[in-house]
Amino acid sequence: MAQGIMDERKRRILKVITDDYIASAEPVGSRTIARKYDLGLSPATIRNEMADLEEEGYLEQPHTSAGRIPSHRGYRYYVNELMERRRLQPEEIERIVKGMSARKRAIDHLIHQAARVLAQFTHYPSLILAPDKQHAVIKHVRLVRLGERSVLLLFVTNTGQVESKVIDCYPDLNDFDLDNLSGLLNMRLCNRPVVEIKTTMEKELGPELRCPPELFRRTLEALLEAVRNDTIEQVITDGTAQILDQPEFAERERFRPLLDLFEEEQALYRLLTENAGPGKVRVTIGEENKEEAVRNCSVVTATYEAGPRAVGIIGVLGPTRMDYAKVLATVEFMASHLSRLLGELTGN
Amino acid sequence: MAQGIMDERKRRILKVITDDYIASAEPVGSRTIARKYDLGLSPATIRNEMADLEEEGYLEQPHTSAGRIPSHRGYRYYVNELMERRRLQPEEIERIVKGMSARKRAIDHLIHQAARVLAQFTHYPSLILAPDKQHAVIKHVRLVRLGERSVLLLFVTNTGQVESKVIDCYPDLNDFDLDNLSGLLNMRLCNRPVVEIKTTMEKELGPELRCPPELFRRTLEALLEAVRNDTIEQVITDGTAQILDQPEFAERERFRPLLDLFEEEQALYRLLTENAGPGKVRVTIGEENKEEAVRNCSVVTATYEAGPRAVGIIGVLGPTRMDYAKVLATVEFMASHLSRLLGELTGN
DNA sequence: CATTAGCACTCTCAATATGAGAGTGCTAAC
DNA sequence: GTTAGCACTCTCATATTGAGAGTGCTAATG
Repeated sequence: MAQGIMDERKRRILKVITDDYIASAEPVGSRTIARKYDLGLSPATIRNEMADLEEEGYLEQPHTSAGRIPSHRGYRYYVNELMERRRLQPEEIERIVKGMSARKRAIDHLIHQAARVLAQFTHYPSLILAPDKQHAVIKHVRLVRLGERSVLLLFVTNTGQVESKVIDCYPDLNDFDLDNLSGLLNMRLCNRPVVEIKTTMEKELGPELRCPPELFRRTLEALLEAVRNDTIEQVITDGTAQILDQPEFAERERFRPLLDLFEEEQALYRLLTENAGPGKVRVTIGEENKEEAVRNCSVVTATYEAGPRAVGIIGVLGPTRMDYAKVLATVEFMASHLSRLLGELTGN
Repeated sequence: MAQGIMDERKRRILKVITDDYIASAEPVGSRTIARKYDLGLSPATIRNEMADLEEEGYLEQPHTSAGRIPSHRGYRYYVNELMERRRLQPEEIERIVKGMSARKRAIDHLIHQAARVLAQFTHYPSLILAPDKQHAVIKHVRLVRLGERSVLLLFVTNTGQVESKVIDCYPDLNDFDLDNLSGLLNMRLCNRPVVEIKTTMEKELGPELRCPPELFRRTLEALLEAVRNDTIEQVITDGTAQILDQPEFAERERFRPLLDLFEEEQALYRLLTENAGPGKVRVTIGEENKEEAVRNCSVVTATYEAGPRAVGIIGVLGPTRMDYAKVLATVEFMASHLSRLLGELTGN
C-alpha cells in the first residue's frame, strides 16, 4: 500500500474501471478498457497502470487472470474524487414527487411511502428511521380507559406521531381520578418537548396531584417507556427483496445474512445511526461498516427534519458496486423533499 | 383418477410415505418403507400399492425411478384422515407463553410479538391480520391541532388500537370551533362501534353542529378513511427469511415470488381472508390456494378474538411438505392464547 | 525512456462424458 | 395374493476437456 502518486492518467483509468464495473458487475480487463473507452492507450500500458493501482490498494483481482475490480479504497477514492456528482433530472424528480402523492398524510404514512418510493426508484432496499421523538413537542396527552383493569396512555406530538402504551391498573380505580390525572397531564405537558417529560412531571405535577400515587407512578413509567427508543416500528424498510436482483448476492450464503439483518430492528438502527451525521448525504463503503453482515455493502444516508429539532434518517443499502451517483442524488433529494412535506404537516 | 377403494393397508402406506416425506424432503421409495417401517410387506408389494395410489391421484413421481411424493390430494387426505392430531406438550406451551411475556402491552405490540413467536416456534413465516376494526368500540375521539394548516384526527378503540389521520384545513380555522367539534365527536361516538360512525355522524351530529360544514365534512371523511381497510400495518409478518431454510425453495426462481409476495400487503390480506373462516383452525393445501405464488405452499390459519365481535386471523405459511401436526397444534394454541391476552386487555 | 507487440501461462466456466445409486415395472415363481 | 429377480431409467456427483479472457514479462519500437 504505497501512497499513490495519482497522476491524471491513473485517475482516468481508475474512474473508467469503476464506472464499468458498476455498470456490468464483471471484472474489467485491460483489453476491454482500451476498446470501449477512448483513452488513446494500448492494453499493455493500461495493464501496467492497473498493476500500479493494485499495488497501491485501489484495485484488486478476484483471481489471477480475471479483470480488476475496485477495492473498498478504490470506491472511496471514486466517491470522493472521481465520480461525477449529478442532480436528478426534472422528470426523475417528478416521478418521486408524484410517488409521494399530493395528499396530506400522517407522518407514518409519509415515511412508509418514502421508503417504498426510494426502494422502487433506486432498485435497492431502503431504510428509514422515524424522526427522533426526543425534541418533538407534545400536543395532546390522554388516558383512556379500555377495560376494567387497563388504561391506555396516548400522546401526540407536533410531528403527527401517536404513541400509546397500555397501563395495567388495579380494578377499583375510579373514573374521576383517571380523568383528573388525564386533564392535568395534558395541561402541563402540552407544548413541551418530549425530553422534558420527566422533570416536568416530577417537579411540577407531583406536588399538586390528588390521584393515587400508584397510578401516577405507573403513568410516568409508561410515558417514559413510550418515549424510549425501543418502541416498535422505528426503522421502516422496503424493497428488501430487491437485493436479490444484484448478481453479487446470487448465492444463498451471500444474501442470507442480509435478509436476516432486515428482520433485526436493532441492527438496522445501528446501521443508520452509526453512519449518519447531520448535514449532507453520507456514504459508508464496505469494510467501513461495523455490522458484519454488511461488509460487502455500501450504505448511503441523509438526515431529514420533522420539526425544529426532530430529525430522522433515510438510507439506501446496496452492494459496494452501487450506482453511487444516482443513489446519492436520490437520497439527497428525498431527504429534502421529506423534510418539506413534514414541514407543511407541522405548519412550519 | 379412479375413485380409490382405500383399504387399511393403502391408508397405512400413504400415511407412512407422507410422514417420511415431510420429515426428509426426499421422494420415498418402496425399499425405504419396507426397511424403515415395520409393515410386514416386501418392497414389491408396496410398489404395487404405490402404483395404485398414484393412479388414484394420491401420490406422484417427480420422474421415473425416483420415489413417490404425496400429491396435493394426498396431503389433503393425510390432513383430514390420516394424520395424528396432537396437542402441544406442556413444555412447548410454556415456551410460547413465556415468549409472549407476562407484561401487559398494547395490542400492536402483542400482535408483533405473536408473529415473532409463531415464526420462531414453527420455523415457517407467520402472518397476522390485525383485528377487524369494524365492530370495535370507540373509546376516545379527538382532534389535535398540529400546525397552522393541519389537524390530527385520532381515535382509540376498546382493543387498544389507535388510528390517526391528518386533516388538511384552511388557515383561519379557530381553536374554538375545533375544540367544539372535538368534544362533540367524543361525546357522540364514544362507546359506539366503529361501524356506526357514518350514520351517527350524519343523523345525530350533523343537525346540532355549529362548526363550519367544511371542517365537518373533512373530519367525517378522515374518520371513514381511517376506518377503512387499507390502513397501513394491517398484516404483520415475521420470519419471512425462514422460508429459505426449506429445501424446496433453494433456487432463486422458487423463493423469489414468495419474497415479493411478502412485500405486498394486499396479497397477504387476501391470502389470510380467503382461507380463514370462523371456528377452528383451517388448512389450505397447495393448488387450493388462489394466489399464484403460493401454489406449492400450504397455509394454516385460525381466527382470534379481540373483543365481542372483533376478530383477526393468524396464519403460518410453509411448503406443502409442512409439518402439519405441529403447525396445526401451534396455530390453534396461539390463536386461543392471543384471544385470552386481548381479552384481559379489554377487560372482558 | 515510456509505450507497445507478442507470447506463454493461469484461471474460470460451460459442455460433455462417466459411473454409481436408487427406484421402478414387469414377469415368473411361490 | 405375494414376492424374488432382473432389466431399465433417471439423477446426481465427479472428472475431463477446450475455449475464452486476462495477466505478467520480455523484447522491440519510436
